[in-house]
Amino acid sequence: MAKELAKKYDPQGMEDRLYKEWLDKGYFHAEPNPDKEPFTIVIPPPNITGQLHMGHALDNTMQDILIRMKRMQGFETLWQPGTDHAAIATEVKIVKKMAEEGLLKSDIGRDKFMEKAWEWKEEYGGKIVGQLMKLGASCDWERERFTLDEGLNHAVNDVFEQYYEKGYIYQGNKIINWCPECETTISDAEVEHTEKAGHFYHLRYPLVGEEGFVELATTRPETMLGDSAVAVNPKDDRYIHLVGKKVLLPLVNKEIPVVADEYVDMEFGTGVVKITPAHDPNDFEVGARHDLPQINIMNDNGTINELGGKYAGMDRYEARAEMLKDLEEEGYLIKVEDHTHNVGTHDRCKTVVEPLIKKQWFVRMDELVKPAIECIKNGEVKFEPERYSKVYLNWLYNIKDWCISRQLWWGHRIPAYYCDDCDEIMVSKDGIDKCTKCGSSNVRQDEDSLDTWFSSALWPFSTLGWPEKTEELDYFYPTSVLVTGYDIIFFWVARMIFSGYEFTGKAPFHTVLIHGLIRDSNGLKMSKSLGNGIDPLEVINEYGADALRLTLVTGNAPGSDMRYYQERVEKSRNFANKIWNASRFIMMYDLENVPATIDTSKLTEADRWILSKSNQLVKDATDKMETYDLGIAAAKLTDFAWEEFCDWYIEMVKPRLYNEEDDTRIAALWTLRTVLVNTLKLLHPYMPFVTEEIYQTLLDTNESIMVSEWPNYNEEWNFKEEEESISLLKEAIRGIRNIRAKMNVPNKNKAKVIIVAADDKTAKIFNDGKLFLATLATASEIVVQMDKKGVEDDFVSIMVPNANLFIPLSELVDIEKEKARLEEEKKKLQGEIDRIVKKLSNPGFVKKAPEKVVQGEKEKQAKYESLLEQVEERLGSF
RNA sequence: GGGCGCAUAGCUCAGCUGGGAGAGCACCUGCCUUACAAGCAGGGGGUCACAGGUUCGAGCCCUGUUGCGCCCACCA
Repeated sequence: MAKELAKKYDPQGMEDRLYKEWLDKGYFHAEPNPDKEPFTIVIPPPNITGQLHMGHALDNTMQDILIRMKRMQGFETLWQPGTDHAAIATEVKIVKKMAEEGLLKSDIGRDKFMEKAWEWKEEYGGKIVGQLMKLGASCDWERERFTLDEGLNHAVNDVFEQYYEKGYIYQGNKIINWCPECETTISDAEVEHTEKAGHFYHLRYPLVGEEGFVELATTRPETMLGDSAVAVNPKDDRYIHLVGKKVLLPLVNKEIPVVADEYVDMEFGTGVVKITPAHDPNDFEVGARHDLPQINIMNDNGTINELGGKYAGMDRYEARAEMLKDLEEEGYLIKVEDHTHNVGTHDRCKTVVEPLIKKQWFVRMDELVKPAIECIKNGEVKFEPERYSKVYLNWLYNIKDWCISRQLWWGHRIPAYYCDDCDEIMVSKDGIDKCTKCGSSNVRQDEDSLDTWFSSALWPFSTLGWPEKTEELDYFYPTSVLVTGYDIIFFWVARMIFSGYEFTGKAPFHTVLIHGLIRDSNGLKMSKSLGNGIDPLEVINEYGADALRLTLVTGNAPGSDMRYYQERVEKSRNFANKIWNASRFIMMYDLENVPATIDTSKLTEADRWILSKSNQLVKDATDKMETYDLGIAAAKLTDFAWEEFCDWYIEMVKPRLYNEEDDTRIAALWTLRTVLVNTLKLLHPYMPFVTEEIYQTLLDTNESIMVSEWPNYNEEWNFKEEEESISLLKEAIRGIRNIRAKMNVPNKNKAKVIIVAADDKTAKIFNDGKLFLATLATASEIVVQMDKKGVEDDFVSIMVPNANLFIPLSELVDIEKEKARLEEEKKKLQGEIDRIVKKLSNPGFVKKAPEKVVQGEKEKQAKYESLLEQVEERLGSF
């Protein structure tokens, strides 16, 4: 008993059922297979705390499209999934949850905290995996990894040790970005610069031992507690005489020197700068040049420390306010100006970052960056769209050493050890319990953990077993394409590339496919705080994953942001519904009697036309998909399926299907099925669920479309002549419908005879198409003849190349109006002809334009002239 | 300060290597035609931001202008 499609297209239920089937059959699983070529994508590991959002939905849909296409093309296809521990993002959530239970990190200690964290991970982590499944992601879940699992931890320690031994990792007392809220360092990449309205405070610092003062301006007056100099430009005549002298630091009552440094911009502010080496990156440099003391005035939580005198213990902003009050009272505050400036904030918590000096671990970038730059230049790695390689390169050109240590517990603990007896510092991937220098067992591990991106940087090879030499690594690495958003190029893509070169000697992938952000319908970024985010799961529940997937990858240029409109999802759902119903229609007939293959000579013109179109589509869509133009490919597919196949071909074929005696009926059914199957296959990467459901039902099989063979372009299904014939018939049909619509011909008056007067060759085309012509043009009869016998003045006429069509509409046609319409038509044609003649009489055009273009113009001219002739003849006949 | 992107129909956007502009939504007209009203047929609507240039030919290439947007950057 053949399967049946449900009457109504209803993605709910169907999608989950099919996904489970795919899982059960192990279609997603990949194994090293010497008989096949590998195709690998590593998933950008979502944060375990994460909820699937539209960005994930887009990112993973794109990956799934590529993966599913390649799988069907016969590649051994691995989509490597996994999740990211996401250090700080997760720790913040765990801490928050603990706080609800009245617990603090410090209360329970590191080990207990980690226990809790893992419990938390077991409970909440992995939720997102289920959500990816709802989307249809064909990941190899048997290979799922986690950045903190044992193997990956091993890889991280190994990398740390290797970097350390090469001297790429070092510990340094440098100025870093400190988040007083999270109480940890963060890397430069995590600092988000935002324009903020602030103030420019003009202060006077009195000269020591003489009358007068210098005036300077600052945006952060509280840092004056840590001032160790004021600086002027050595070329600045206004101040040069002060260099070497001292000024009195107000409030602190300390004498600090005036130094000369090129760094000072004479044009900006007063030309005098207070120097706070411990709290400003530039001042740090100036301080180093002039050997100034570094005075750290701040505690980890952003309060002023004991060096701050009466301000000690105050929050930095509280201290600022208090100090300004005091400065004003004591006459040191000259004026306050409004001033908007860029303030560094922590991208996670938006707290204003405090630059300060701390001993941290860094990765030296100068050497590592070289192959990562070179690979773009020599084409080993390509960005798609290409312009993003500039963004990438620009970042690498200006890169500074990477601060990797974090004052967090949830993460990879730094494999560095200190001997409390001899102060030896040791790094070991295997752990250390005795000092390698003095033998003391008084060793302790560094308390800090690593930046979460340190482990994600290794993701393309650590997930495949590195540093072990696994079969997987050997076969699936380097991976093929990396798909991600442009917002993550610095954090992740760049770091994967240099890590790949450093540890495997190869680029981790050859292509980086970049996409944009999904914005709301007003063009705003979807965000929790704005509450404008749309939950993909709700959309999936309402419209189906197929509809969401198709929507997300169509209608925008690669790499650019897109706005989300629910109406577009509706449209996609409607498309799924369209395919569903077309398939139901085809399945109403006795497909079991249709042979698998058929000689194309048995096909009608219409059959060959759609087969030829479908064949061309195979080529076009595949080309576009392979060059990552997923949106264009999708548009071609949906246009073909909806317009050519459903609106034209199925309608053309109906009379043949209705007539059981028709001897081309089998050919029609064969063509319907063949074209539908090919279309379903091409659509499958975009809409895996509907296409699967229809495919299995249509072919009455349990074989999955996802492991069926990708359609190939077939040289023998290339029917140019039929394409032209059908295109002529379509033009005629459109002409008839158009004219009747314009004349408001009621339905009951439509079914009239249509007389076609055509030349020999064209007459044949019309004769061959008679059957569907009558249906599509709503005619009672089509009479094809060489002359205009029987045509009266009150017939309305439609001209197509080499044929005139006449419809008797006596009761509706006002002959004068019909003449006017034809005159109008004549004018239009004449205009076209004039344009072409002008073009063709331009010697430059004829000489320099490609032959094909010139020929095209000539053909158009001939066509229009012939049409004009027909119109004139008709006009002359009245 | 540097870099990048965008300006095309009322709205949101496509438009691949230059050869007379498309889609969806919206709007108008007519249809419950036995696959589908989540549909069918037809229609109106665009100096492709502006100014130059290259070319036989420019929405597309070059230069400049204007207006938005994004990224990077230590101007206190």
